[in-house]
Amino acid sequence: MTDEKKPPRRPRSDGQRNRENLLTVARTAFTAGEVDIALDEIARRAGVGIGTLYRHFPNRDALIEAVYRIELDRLAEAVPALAAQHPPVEALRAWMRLFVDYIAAKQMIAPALNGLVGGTSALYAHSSTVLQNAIDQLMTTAVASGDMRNDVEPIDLLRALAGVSNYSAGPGWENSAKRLVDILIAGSRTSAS
Amino acid sequence: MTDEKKPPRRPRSDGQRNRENLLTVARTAFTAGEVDIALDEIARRAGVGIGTLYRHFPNRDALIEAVYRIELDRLAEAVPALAAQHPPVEALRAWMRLFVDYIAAKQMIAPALNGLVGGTSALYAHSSTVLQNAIDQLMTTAVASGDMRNDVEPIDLLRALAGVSNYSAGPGWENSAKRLVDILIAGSRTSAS
DNA sequence: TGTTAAGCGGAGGATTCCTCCGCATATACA
DNA sequence: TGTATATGCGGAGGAATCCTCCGCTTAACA
Repeated sequence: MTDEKKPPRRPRSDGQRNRENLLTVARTAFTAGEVDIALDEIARRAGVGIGTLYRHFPNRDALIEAVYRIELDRLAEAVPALAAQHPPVEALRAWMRLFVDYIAAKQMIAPALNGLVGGTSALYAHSSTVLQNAIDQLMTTAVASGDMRNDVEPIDLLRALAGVSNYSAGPGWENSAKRLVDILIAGSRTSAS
Repeated sequence: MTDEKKPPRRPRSDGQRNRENLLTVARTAFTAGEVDIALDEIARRAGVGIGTLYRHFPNRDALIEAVYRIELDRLAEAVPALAAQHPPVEALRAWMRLFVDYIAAKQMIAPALNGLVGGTSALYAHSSTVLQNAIDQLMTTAVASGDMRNDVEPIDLLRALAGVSNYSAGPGWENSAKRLVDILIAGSRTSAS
């Protein structure tokens, strides 16, 4: 009963192509600041029917999640390298800065951030878990090294960062977020800094 | 040309009553978790027509802002007492905790928080300014006393707190927010703590 | 009590989300 | 290559929501 049955047919090429188009159009639109773009409009720009969009992505959140999923996986993959190159606390700092950079570069939009770090929505479960594992790992190492307190919830740090980035209004928000990284790190250290 | 002309007629009593009803219904709904309640439904529960709702509050954000305005003013008014009773850093800490308490007690909803601390929307300008003045004042005092660094943007701290509170999902979010307050304070102190 | 401006209220236009299902075609196999 | 069929396409349209518009009602004032 595990995974028997027929060898499934290879996915249709037009289906994959349409999916790619939709993702590209959506990513472009989000990056351009068109956060509230109608899904019909995305379908139109991608040259597919609205039904096709909804088959691939059953609702708006699913599309958003898919747009950012690849980027977030990449963010998580950066952990080992950082851990190897820096002492624990600096690795954590570097990764948090990377998180801010990604938000800035990809114009990650508020619903995505909230889904990722607020996380009741099952849709964001994958990316949310990936992110949490990443920072948990870095934090655990830093705690073990004795540099960080052990009563800090890593996810709180992410939420705080997402908080500053939400509605990244003023031109200085990125610097603001970088400063916050330092504050959060400093505030999480053991007394024997 | 300043404010001459006729003595304006006293506002109609039914108008004020309707406005109050709408605010009460909206606040009750928000507190009960009905964040996405339709405006038509709010008007229905308040026993007024939809047109009446829209005359008093031209859009959803305006209604939300009005619901929380009074509470936020009260939050700002707490500053002098706190400043008188505590040393600078502790006054700041106490106020930040109060901020978290308010968010929890009033079930302050995400759009309100984002409007308040993200603040491009002109609608939230009043409350946003009130909040910023409050924390600016506390922070300035703490910096002057030599306990806090002077390169910390007070608004960043608020945003961080709002971030954890956004989508206050898990049952522990309030403790989480309280812990974050301590982290932020600790991270903002001068080296000579 | 009469005048009048302030306020009421709901029909309905506009927008967006999402579903449904008949039609088209890429894939697999002979 | 030809055929069978599952997979995918696409858009009409129902439902929900936002917001506007304007004729009717009524509270305030003299």
